[in-house]
Amino acid sequence: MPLPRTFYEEDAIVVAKSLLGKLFVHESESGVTAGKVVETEAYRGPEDKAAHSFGGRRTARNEVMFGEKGRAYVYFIYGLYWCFNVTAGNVIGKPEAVLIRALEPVAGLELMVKRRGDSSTKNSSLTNGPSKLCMAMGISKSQNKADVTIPPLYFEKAAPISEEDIVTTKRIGVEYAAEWKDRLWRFYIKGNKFTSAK
DNA sequence: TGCACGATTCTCT
DNA sequence: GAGAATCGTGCAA
Repeated sequence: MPLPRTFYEEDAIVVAKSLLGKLFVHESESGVTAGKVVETEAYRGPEDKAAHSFGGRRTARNEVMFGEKGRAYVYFIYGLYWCFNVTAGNVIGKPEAVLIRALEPVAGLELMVKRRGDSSTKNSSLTNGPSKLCMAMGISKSQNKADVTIPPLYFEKAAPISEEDIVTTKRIGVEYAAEWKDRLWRFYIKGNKFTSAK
């Protein structure tokens, strides 16, 4: 059972923590891939300078964050990579999102390796980064705005991770965000080998 | 119309 | 630990 839309209609920080341990599934034409969510980050616009929606800035790219919760926000970065987010928030029209930073591969390993490219792709480095997991899961612009409460792209229900197994820390790659860079809005599962390196 | 830059990753050193 | 790859996007002009 995919998680219902109400799951995403909470504060982005709550959703980010709740998503840990859930199964992220993509039923693509070339096969099914799935991974357990082991690392997330919350982005809370418009007050969060690290978010694309800072200041309530609404553009063609981030428009999906202003709409329904539980939709995919996929964006292109550095001219090479994709990052996958889920829109969230307890206020309709408030642009918040949760960035999925790392997965633990569960299904479709062979396909993941194939998508990531043949060379030096070990299990532990297959999906331990926001752009790596997009490659492994076959996510790109065509998945932008997809409804993640229904197949083919969705989060599967799973038992919640206990509070003591969740590590809370600073976000990554947002050094430019002044006072917001130190916000403890990154969450990962304690001791999991598949979280991103940094 | 032009231009600077990024919620990253990989490859050296 | 540093630097390159690489281009869509956002904003100034």
